Amino acid sequence: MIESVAEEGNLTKAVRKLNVSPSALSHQLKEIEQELGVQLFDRINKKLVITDAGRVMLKSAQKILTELEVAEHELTSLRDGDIGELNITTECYTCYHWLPGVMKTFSRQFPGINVNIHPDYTADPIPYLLEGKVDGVLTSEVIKNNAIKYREMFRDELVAVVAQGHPWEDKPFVVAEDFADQNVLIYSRPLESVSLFRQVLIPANVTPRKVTEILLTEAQVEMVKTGSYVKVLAKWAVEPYLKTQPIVTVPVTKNGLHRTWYFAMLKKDNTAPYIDKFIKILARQMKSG
Amino acid sequence: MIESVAEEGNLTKAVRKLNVSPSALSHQLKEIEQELGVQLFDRINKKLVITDAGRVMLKSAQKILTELEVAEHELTSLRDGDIGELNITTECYTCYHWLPGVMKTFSRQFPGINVNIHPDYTADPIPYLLEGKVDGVLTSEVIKNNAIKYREMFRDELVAVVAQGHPWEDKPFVVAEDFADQNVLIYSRPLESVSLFRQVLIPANVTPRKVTEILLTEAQVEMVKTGSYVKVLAKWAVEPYLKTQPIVTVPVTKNGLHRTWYFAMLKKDNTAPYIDKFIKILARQMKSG
DNA sequence: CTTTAATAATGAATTATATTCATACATAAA
DNA sequence: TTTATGTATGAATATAATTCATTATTAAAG
Repeated sequence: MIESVAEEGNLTKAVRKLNVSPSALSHQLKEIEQELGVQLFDRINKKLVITDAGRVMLKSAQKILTELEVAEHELTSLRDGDIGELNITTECYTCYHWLPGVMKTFSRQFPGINVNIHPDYTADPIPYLLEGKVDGVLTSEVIKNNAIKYREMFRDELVAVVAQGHPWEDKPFVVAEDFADQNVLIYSRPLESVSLFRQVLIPANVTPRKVTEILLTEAQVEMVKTGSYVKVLAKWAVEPYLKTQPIVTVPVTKNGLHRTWYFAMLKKDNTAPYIDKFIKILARQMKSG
Repeated sequence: MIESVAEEGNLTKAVRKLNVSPSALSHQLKEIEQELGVQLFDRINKKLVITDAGRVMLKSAQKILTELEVAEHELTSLRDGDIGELNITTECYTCYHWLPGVMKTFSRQFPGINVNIHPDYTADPIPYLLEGKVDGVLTSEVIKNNAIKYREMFRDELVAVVAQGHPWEDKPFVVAEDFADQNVLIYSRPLESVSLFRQVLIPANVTPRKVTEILLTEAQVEMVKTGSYVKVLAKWAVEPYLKTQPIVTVPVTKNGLHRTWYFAMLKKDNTAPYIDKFIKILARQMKSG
């Protein structure tokens, strides 16, 4: 209203843009002037001439009006999926495997959506989901929570990696008890988050001689090559090293140690459509690769 | 409301700051979400978790809220006279005379008030007053308008300036008819705005041989010195030249040509108090100097 | 100088909007 | 399973905004 009156210098003209009666405008103006304790317009004969105070409010009003327009536009883009954020968390060692391919396909379809991977939330992702800090978690561990739904994505096999000449080399498979006298490498604690422990060693009540945390796969391979360490790793993660390094793989347990990956997200009905698309691309990629 | 809910993540807590019932907040939230067509908060169990859309609105809301606080503060300062603008218009040849002294006194009392002199509006100052572009006009011409009041400030005398040896040199005074065969210098047209013409020549229906516009007093003095031009000037404006230049002054008409200066401003009751102070300082300065 | 037309201001009536109240519903905690 | 706490909802109420009808003011027209 202030903007219109300032522009037109005149109540009756200002009214045309605003679709209200001159009376409404007059009342409003009077009220805001009383509330602020200053006159926004001087009444010079039949004209409304803006005062210094009026200019302050006008400048402010214009800023606010444009800010609202900008926000509204941003909101529309967001709603229509033209722009957006997709925040995912997963173990970073796995995501390097699939991320580039998925990103390529995804960003071609949703160029305005910004995908962020948060590798550090994996240990206990549920709070992050509940606080809205991530939209999804790619995890192999299912923790019950009635606000979260899990969607099965794909399965992979974990195999033991040992140096050539290691006692395990010619075994058809190893069992929990075989780990009792070994130095075992893992990415990080807690042990419950490591599939080998959760699915094999803890149920069998076996504790390895030593457990060492090493974050980099390359470094783990180097330590395995010394013959003093063993590592249980996803099959696809060892593959690149098998041809060039003196290491071999041995299945874990008779039927192999398999791991199922899930995509966890909030049970809500307003999830962005592109999240679903992202999941589909990811699932397809994992099955084909 | 959005800000409070986002901060607290919780309706019932947000309510405390806002002094409304949870119900009111819930209704408002629902309404704005319907209006915008997006959810601003996800309802995760008993928590309200902000969405991307919510974050857009929140950012916008925060900008607007701080903008309003800034504007309100500025307005208060303006109302209390801590800051402000004072826009004056007058003939620039006169203002150099009094402006420095008045400014010194004034700005000591009102350090936050910014004084602006607009020399170019003098010719027809009334529209500028009516449009609020200036707060006051220092003028010697009174133009009737029922929205404007004039306040008498001071009087000065205009004298004719001629070269030593000019035919007028020994006259006790000159009259309108004496100008008929002279080249007269003025600052600028229209002639009606020149006191000599308005008060003497036009009433007597006398037209000088030639009228020449020269904006600088120094240049006018140089031309007067040639003996071929006469100039009618405020006594105080010639004074600095009298001792060093071969020129003399002659009164105009038997009783002298006197000019009254007025300070014109809008008839309104919310004029800033410092304007009154400015006028008083100016009036005192002119009487004493 | 008077009349007319246009504009703003005002109070009461009306309409629209916001809030509360009384509940219902959902869920985490006990 | 019960209880406590938080959100949602519809109806009732309270508040705020707008219009309507009228008055006052003044520039423009006669």
